[in-house]
Amino acid sequence: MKILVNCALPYANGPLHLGHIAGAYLGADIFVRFQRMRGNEVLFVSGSDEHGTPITMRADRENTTPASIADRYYREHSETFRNLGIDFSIFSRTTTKVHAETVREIFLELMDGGLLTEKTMISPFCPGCNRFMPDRYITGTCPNCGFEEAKGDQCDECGKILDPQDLISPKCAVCGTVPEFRETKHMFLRLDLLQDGILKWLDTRTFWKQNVLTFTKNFVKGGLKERAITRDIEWGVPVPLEGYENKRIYVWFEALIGYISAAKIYSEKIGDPGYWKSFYMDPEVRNYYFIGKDNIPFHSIVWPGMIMGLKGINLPYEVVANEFLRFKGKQFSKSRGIGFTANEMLNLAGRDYLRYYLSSILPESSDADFSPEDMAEKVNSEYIDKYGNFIHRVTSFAFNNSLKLGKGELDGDDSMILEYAEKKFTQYSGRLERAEVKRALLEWLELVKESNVYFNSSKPWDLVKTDLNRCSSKLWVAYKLAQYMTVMVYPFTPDSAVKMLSRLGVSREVEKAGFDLLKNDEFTIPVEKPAKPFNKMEFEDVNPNPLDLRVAKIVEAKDHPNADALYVMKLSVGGEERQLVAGLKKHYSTEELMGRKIIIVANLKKAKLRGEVSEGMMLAADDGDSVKYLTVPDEIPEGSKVSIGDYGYNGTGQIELKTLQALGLKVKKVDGQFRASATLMDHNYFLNTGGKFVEVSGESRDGATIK
RNA sequence: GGGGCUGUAGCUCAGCUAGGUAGAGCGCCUGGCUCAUAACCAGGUGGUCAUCGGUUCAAACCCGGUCAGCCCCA
Repeated sequence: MKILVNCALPYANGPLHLGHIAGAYLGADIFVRFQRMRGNEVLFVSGSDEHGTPITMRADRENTTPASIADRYYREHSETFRNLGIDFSIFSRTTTKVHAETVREIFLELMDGGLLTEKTMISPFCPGCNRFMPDRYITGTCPNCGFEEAKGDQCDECGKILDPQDLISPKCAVCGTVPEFRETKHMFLRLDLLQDGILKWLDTRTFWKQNVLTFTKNFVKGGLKERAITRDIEWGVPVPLEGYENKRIYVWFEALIGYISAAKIYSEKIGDPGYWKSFYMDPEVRNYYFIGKDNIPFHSIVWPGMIMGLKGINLPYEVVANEFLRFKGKQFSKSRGIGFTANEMLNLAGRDYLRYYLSSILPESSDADFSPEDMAEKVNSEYIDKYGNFIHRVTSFAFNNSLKLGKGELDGDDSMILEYAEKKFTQYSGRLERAEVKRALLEWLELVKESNVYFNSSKPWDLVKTDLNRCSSKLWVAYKLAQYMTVMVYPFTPDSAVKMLSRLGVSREVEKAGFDLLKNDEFTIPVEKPAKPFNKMEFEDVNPNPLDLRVAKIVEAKDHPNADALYVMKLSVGGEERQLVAGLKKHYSTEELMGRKIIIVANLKKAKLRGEVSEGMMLAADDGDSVKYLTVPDEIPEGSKVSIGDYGYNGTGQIELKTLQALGLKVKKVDGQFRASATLMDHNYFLNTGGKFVEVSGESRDGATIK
């Protein structure tokens, strides 16, 4: 049987974090490995989504080209997937020739079918740059809240959705010129015409998971509107129409086609150019889309709508979307420094441990929470103690007693546990068939637990003295159970499963044999004393933040009796009072400092500066010309703890000045704000408290040092 | 303004889309075993299932209100 699995095209504009992995990729990979184990022929497709405005903006900001940004993340994502063992048939990209061609064909076919229409709209045009500008490139004053740096699509201050024309005194974010509003023609997809067909089709998707179905139906019932599929930009797939030479296809329309173009490229690579058709066009082939929940409408509405306008392409069989994975209750976010990227976590945890833990908490029915401590606990107590130890105790016992393993005669307990294993395998298969990865793993875990019970009550350590045949038989059953659990866990933790299988002396390869391997009855006992199969996880060192940063309020500031540049200040830090010496005399008057909220390093070793004790250090940005203290919004109470990204203070003792310096505290300019950042584990994170960033109390410079 | 999700033992969650006397894992306590990585096994401690009201012989589960947290859309 053939099975097609499409997996969301990650946007090539930033690293993949664990939320992405748990949202779509890991579940898809496990599902695919399971299907391959069953002997099915699977085409597993993904690729990077490389067009669109955010990539252009990032390129502008970093003074490079969109292509090089896309390139960087295409490579990084490919490597991340390789490191995670996410085993795509092909991981392509949307900047290939084949893709542009496929998009062109589909565009024209939809147009022939009357599903595209041309309309005129008004867009901001910058005379300075001599081009139409994406909405986000226009800034101005928000008509709603008066924020002066609102973007053309949305005000970041009050959250209101805007049209660039709404902005008061708009200007181009690139050159500062006042934009004109000009008429421009664009092509639109007539989703309105497709609405009824989509609803009808959705009614046949009764077996979809609740979360996807409910969301989709509500969305469609809200009414579908025609949607622009071209834009006035340069970075993107060309539009195959006269008069559209300076326009490109809108990324949302074109990226979806990336599945098919990727499959085409794969087909060419294996020397069978029509291969993809046998997956996308054969109505007998089940086709799945594994995506994150933010992507649902595109895959359950827009893409099916497009497919309805095409000849021969199958509608999705199922759209599988997980909820979000959070990190300690908060949304993973690279820019806000919350949570780990996949690569960071891989450095700390190892591929299979990470895969195991993510599988066990996969947000299949509701949001789930990732925490390193929980990961260590689950991996240690379930995967290593229960499963790993079972392998270890069985193989060690066989080795220690030089047993010859043979099926022999089975007693009631033996048959019962083997039947149980078969039953668990059936339930596990049923779960995975419906892409219920977390549930499948639970079935597996029950088998592991029951196997330990069996081994305990069999007491082979007694039998070895009284009845060697029976003992060998029991061990054979135990080996058989170990084989069940190992083969079953293969889709989840492939590397470890392969290793464990060789410990059992099973010579056939699991990838080739698939679930047929469960029928194997031949085991070989180890020739050397088995070493422990897994090392437990330790998570003591995972928090790299040695800074006890606190918000403090200046309650008194006066001249240092014995130094020209120093002030001696009294601070209130959450009820506690501290004295601190700071070299601010050249930059601030005592009046300017009184009552201010500042940030201090509370666990810096006490020092005497010219005779006055300083308990900690106040943080300030120095751009070479001026020094500005760091602060937080006034609603943050004094005494509040400040985190670096998501890392709170790890609570270990006082630090030296050089420890502080090693963290490379610097100012970073983001969206016009000067924020404080620090470097942990080679990554930059923003200082924040209660979700608010620590900012410089005035103008500074990107890259200015903080001390 | 509209929509969705969540609120169950100290912690993480399952059960809730076939309503019938509260479940699992971890932690903790006790006991057992010794093949095994302070491992495994058994027993125990522990919850007025956010709150109020309704339907029902019976509700964590169905319906409505309230509170708290989160997300999406306009």
